[in-house]
Amino acid sequence: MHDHTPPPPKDDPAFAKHDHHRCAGEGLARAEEILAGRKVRLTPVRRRTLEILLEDHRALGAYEVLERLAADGFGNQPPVAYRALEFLVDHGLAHRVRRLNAFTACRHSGQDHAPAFLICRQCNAVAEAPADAVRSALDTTADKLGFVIERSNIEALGLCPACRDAA
Amino acid sequence: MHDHTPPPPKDDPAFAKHDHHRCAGEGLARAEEILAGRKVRLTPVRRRTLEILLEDHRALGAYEVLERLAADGFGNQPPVAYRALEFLVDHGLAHRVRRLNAFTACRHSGQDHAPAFLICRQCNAVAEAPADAVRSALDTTADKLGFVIERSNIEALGLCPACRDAA
DNA sequence: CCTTGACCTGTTATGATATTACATAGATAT
DNA sequence: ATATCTATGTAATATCATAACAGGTCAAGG
Repeated sequence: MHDHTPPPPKDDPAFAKHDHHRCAGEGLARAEEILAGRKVRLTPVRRRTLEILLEDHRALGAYEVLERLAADGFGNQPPVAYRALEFLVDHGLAHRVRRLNAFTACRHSGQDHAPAFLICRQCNAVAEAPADAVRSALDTTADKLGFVIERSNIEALGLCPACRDAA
Repeated sequence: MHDHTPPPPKDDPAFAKHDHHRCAGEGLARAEEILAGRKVRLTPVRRRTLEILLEDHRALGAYEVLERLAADGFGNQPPVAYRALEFLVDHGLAHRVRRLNAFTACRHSGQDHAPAFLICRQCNAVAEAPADAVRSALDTTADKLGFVIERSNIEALGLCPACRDAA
């Protein structure tokens, strides 16, 4: 792509300041909770992958994640990252942001979630907005056509509050 | 990817039968109308690219479009296709379906449009659903966070009526 | 007319993203 | 303990996308 190592966004979860260490820790705890019920394992690679995503309030490309995994002694071939990321996405612990070809930790796991991503074209911040209303409008639309939605991706590009003010 | 030459979907614009020849012709006419106002040209490559997208009620990859363009005597290097496609997208004559890394002709050009794509995971049909309601819900959501939306991508994966019935 | 500049097209080369296929190792269940 | 299922590692390759530059077309103004 072209914007490969963007500056880390100032703030982000909904573009407001927050206690980051706490929100990362909670993410992991919630993940274990969620997976406990299902017959799947949060293996070391998977766990570490989630940690990596949680450490950063931005969307990371698969190869970026891979580098970090390799640095930690895991394999250094693409499937290592893609598989772990796919696992996390399948279990609702992470989301794929298609516009950026990137992945981000889910900030509302556990809750029934239909996320919408708000991507700032200026600072690259990515906010996961609660999108229940959006999703339900989408369901209604699909319903009229007899289409059954299984998964959805809702993404918007624009300006976050900080960048809009700066402009 | 993995599903590179899918069988053409049975029906599609909203998954219902329709007079295709007519809908393709209208697409072109509408394009010329729209561009007339702006100071841009619908050059041969661009026009042919739009035709190619209109011919098919599915999303085509850039390389797929490129092959057809090359067969018609245009250049056969990726930028040829990407540039024409980007032009069409910028002017609202086509849309990019990110989930499929593909492009599709806009079926509602001219109208103020915020499309939502319903993608059948079985037969690969892609319907462009009117999503004004969805878009307005999204605007409301973004507004609460002070985020200004400039472009949006709304895509859903699931089963179209035909495939659901077949299952 | 004929030059200038904007824009379009073509091509080479390369970069970035993602998957297939297969081999090995670890966990689970009987 | 052994069969089985799942997960990991690696090599090779497929797929998608862009940068950079050269040459061509066309309309506007001198």
